[in-house]
Amino acid sequence: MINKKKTLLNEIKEILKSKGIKPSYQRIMVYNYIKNHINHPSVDTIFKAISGSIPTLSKTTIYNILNLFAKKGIVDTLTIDKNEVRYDFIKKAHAHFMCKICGEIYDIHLKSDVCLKDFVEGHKVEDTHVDFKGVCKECL
Amino acid sequence: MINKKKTLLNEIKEILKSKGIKPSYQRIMVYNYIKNHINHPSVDTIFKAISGSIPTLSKTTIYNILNLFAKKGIVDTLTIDKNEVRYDFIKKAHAHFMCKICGEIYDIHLKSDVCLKDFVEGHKVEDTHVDFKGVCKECL
DNA sequence: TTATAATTTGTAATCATTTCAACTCTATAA
DNA sequence: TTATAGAGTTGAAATGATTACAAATTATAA
Repeated sequence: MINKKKTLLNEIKEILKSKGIKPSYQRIMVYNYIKNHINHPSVDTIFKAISGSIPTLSKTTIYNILNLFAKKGIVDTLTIDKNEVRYDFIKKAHAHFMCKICGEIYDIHLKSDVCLKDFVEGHKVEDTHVDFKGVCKECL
Repeated sequence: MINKKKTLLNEIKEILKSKGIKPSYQRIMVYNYIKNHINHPSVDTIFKAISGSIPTLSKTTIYNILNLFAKKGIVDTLTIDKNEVRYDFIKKAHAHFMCKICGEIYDIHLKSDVCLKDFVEGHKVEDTHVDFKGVCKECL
């Protein structure tokens, strides 16, 4: 069990190094959290979740790390919620659905030509976001 | 000229009434502005633009009016820019492109099945946003 | 006209995010 | 081993968009 965890952390260490990121303990913990929590956490959510394991943790550190990860292409920055930025571990292109009632954000696996465009009307596309809002199936 | 302007304002007055909105002078001016400025203005932009004609205007009033217009389906609330909300006069469904360099937001006229969905994976869709980010043709 | 409700206004509060300077940690060189 | 430099972290303070709220103004109805 202990060995398993050690292996996991070493794996993350290697991934971060391969992306040109020095693998500090805080960065490894944030990476591990967002990799395993696909519910589009906010900075505050991540902070509360891992500050138990790192008593001295500062929220500024979470901001720093996520801004770094976004720049390095590890996380996607979702602006679907106007109150706070949400982060999404980048796997492959997918859309999002946000419930107006409960605020939950769901992944939507949709195949569409929209996500494949390199240029639209002369502008060079780097990121594509497809956001749906409405009432989720739980709240219906 | 004066008559023409008067006619325009009366037209807007009728539109607002038909949507169940009492047509105050401030509301008419905001409506007139967003109808004619398709560059996705922020609250601050709208405020600066029309405060010349209404010396006593408060920025809170712009917030109130835009929140009301959004609720009544007159404007679309764009969260593509994480720094501030942008507003878009609702005509017909279209996508947006935001330039990472200059911050400009362009309308993208794209025909896609994505915009026509009433339900996705069991969730009831009320709004659909397709947002592209990258480098615009001016900055390329 | 007077009373009542709706709207606007300005100030203050809220809250996510950024700035910044001090502190800590780690790695490397002497 | 110790000193030093650089990177990373921390917490307090600043920023800035948005909202809350209560007072002032305007419109509406009796």
